[in-house]
Amino acid sequence: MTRYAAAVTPPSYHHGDLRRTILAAAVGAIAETGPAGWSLRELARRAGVSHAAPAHHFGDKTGLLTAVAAEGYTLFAEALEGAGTDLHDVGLAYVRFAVDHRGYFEVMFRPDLHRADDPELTAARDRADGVLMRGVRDVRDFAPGGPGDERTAAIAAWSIVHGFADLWLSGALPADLGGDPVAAARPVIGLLFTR
Amino acid sequence: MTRYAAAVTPPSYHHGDLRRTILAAAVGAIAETGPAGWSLRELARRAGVSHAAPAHHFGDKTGLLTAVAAEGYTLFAEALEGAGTDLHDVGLAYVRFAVDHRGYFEVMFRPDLHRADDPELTAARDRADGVLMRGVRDVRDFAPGGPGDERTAAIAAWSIVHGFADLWLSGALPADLGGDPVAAARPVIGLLFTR
DNA sequence: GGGCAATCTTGCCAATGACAAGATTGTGCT
DNA sequence: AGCACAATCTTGTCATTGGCAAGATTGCCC
Repeated sequence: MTRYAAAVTPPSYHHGDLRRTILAAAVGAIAETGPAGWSLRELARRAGVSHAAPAHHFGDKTGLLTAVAAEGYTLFAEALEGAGTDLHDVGLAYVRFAVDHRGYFEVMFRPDLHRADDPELTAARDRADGVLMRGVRDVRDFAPGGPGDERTAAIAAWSIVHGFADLWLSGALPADLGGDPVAAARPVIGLLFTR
Repeated sequence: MTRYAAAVTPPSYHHGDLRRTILAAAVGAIAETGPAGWSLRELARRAGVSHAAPAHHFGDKTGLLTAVAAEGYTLFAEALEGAGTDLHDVGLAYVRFAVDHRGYFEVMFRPDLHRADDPELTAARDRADGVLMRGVRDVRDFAPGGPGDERTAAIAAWSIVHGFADLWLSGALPADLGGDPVAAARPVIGLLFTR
């Protein structure tokens, strides 16, 4: 006969969409205060359920973060695929995703936070990796010396966009770059391509 | 009349070098299990002191991480300065530092873990930033269009080495790159310079 | 409509970070 | 030498947390 605190929907024993609610709350919390700035119990309170409810869907905290990373890689692959075939555009989409979906991005590249061998996660990650590598292969300018240079070029492109995104998110870049990270990244990434 | 567990030195009420001991233990723990894979009490136990002893030197956990970041930026500036004036070498020193001093590096670029406005920290960070920017200015190839392009080039160089280091540390890069990250980074970074 | 699995709850425990108050020791001043 | 005082470290305590166990409630399928 206990009542629930949040109650957008009428109170019932079964939440209905707890897994998604907790997942979304986690992503939001990570984006705001980092991967360590919240607690499982806090998310449960915010969702209007008991402190042990999330455990049924995710096991433990690492399980929740694994689910965040897996969904993150799926959205990531979709975002990169949607950017077209031009590597420059894919790179900008990379930066855009990191900034717009910070809550996912901050977990995806941190194997100490999630279970990196999770099947669902590895599948989504392999898909995203495939988009990245395919994008590079489509640019011939990058392979002057054979297949070995092709991978070097892929890693260079990956590094520069990943580095820019990470530096932007950490606030390390100069403030006068403006408020639009994608616009700021454009000439930076361009430096890798123009010769 | 209590005795101490660790006791490399004969037990005494005053540890003698607790601040340094805890700091070093924290850096080691972060390198091994990440910024969240340990506890203040665990470090205190390992140092052979009571659970509240570290608080006197660092205040709270954030204070300890702030000290780690500050010392990290100091070592970082020294490492970059020691690499000479060639931007390529500075970039490799950047990667080398990230890998060799992972415990520092993982905290330095994570403002949600430390107090980014700490005076000692900002001073050390400004010094490291100065080395980076100075290194870029010394390379004229990067400024074909005026002072604006110079900063773009600096950010590009910074992004590619930072991105490579972060991807390497996260284990995201292909395994067949070999075990030496600096050697693997050399041709990647080189792609930014050769035209 | 009855069994059954999924979902969620309450209750509990050890560990943690933070704080308060007290004990011990080194240091400087007279 | 002796004494006040500050620095350092300890014990004790508390709220919060993650995780586990056991039980309650509900939806679903035969």
